[in-house]
Amino acid sequence: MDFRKINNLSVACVIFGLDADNLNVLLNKRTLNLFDDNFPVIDDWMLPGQHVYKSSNLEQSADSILKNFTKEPLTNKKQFKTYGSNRRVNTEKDLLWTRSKGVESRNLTVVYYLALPIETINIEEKEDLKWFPINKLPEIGFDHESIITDAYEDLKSKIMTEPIMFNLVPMKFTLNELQIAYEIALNITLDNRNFRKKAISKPYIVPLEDKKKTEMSKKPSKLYMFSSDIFEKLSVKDHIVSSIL
Amino acid sequence: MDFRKINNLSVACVIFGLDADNLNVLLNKRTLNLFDDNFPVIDDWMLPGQHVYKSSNLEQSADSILKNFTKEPLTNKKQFKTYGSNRRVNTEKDLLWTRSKGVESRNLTVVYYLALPIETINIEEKEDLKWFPINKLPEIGFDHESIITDAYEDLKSKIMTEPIMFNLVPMKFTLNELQIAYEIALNITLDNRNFRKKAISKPYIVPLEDKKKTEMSKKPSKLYMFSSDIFEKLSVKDHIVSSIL
DNA sequence: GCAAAAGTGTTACGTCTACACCCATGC
DNA sequence: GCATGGGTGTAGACGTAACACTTTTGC
Repeated sequence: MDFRKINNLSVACVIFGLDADNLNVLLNKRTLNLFDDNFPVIDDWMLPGQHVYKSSNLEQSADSILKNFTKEPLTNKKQFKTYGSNRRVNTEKDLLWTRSKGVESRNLTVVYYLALPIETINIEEKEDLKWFPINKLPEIGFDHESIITDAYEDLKSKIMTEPIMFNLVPMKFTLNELQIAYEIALNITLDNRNFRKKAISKPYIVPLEDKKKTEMSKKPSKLYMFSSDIFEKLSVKDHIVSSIL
Repeated sequence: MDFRKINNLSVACVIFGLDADNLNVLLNKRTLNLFDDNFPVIDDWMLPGQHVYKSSNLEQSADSILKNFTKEPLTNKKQFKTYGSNRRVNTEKDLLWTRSKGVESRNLTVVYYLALPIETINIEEKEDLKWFPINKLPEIGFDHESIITDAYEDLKSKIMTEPIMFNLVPMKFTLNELQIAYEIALNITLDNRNFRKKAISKPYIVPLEDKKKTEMSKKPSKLYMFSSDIFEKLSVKDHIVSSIL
């Protein structure tokens, strides 16, 4: 293995995490102390990312970012865009940072994103690693805020055409959990009865045998899971229901 | 301007051109003569592309590829994926070629694609620059054949959710031309009456005043154009008619 | 007047929307 | 027995699919 970095090439991940109220993004703290440890020159947030090693490819780099946070196997990451403007790094802070890290300021970033339910994935928040609701982001360095915006738009449009909602929900889910996931992720409201009818009619949303999930003081609800096998077997016609024309 | 190349970074374009019978891809010849000019060691095809200059960004590089072929302003190119596996260049031919060009074999290629009607765009075919029907591709070097396949899949799925069909058709088009464009690009057949009804019902497909297009010995047909202004003003709900759920 | 492509309507069927109440459970 | 969230059906509007003949033109 050749662990020298390719100096002008990095990979970053937009990690979307759904909780009961919000769609969140996982961010790393970016701090730089120059003169006084109590007054950092830079103190904001950025996407988790790293430079690519000479002997690894893009997917491997993205995977290793994710492995820093959790031991769970994280899957279904999507490469969505590469940022390579020659003006990407242009604020004083950004230039300071790249100089202090010894990387080139003309830097290509290949961005992946990933969507998952916060509750089932074990990511430990720390001082320098936190979830932020997508509509309450903190101050963010580089062009990462617009990357997040782009990725969110892409996520929303993929939700309409690909079965990625099932990544945002635990493997076994109730129909109401699925509905709420749609509502939060797309920022819409849905009619419960119509939603259930539509979901139940999909062959790839399979009811689980007599298993129910009990909480306190209410009717236990039926669990379902998504079958990608069944989904894949359907024709394209069943997937894409209507075209833009 | 700094015209030194970034040695590990290239941009390539999949240029889709629609004619009366086929969806085509524009390819460049790849030849290398080592011993005998009449028997090239490499003699196959590749995507038009080039390395990125230190002072230009990705979009500019993609534009300059296109400017090699035509003076028409080409628009609506989309960045769709970046290829950066460390095993991308691994056949003997590919290694020969990169060595002969003095570029690194660990190379990142940012791929754009573009869809346009062949008839209205002025690209002159030469010995080393030709259109090939997407289902009759010649021998292709590097991983460019799978790039073309990926791009075509992406194009087809975007046709369902974005108004890019209107790029594949002249600015003023008849409904039958539009229908045939859909049929060729998606490799489907459509019912003419239903297609017309649906198209006419879209506010962004606007009939042009009394203008008709005459050819020989047949009824002249009405022309339409696509209004992106009207399209943009519609709500997202009008665009995406149905979700995967 | 004929060849060639443009253009047009109706019916049956399925899907989507809107909407309000009963059910099962744990305390 | 009550609070909490789970679960259900129907009617009208809308969109889609299937299908064959008439119109306009240039020669």
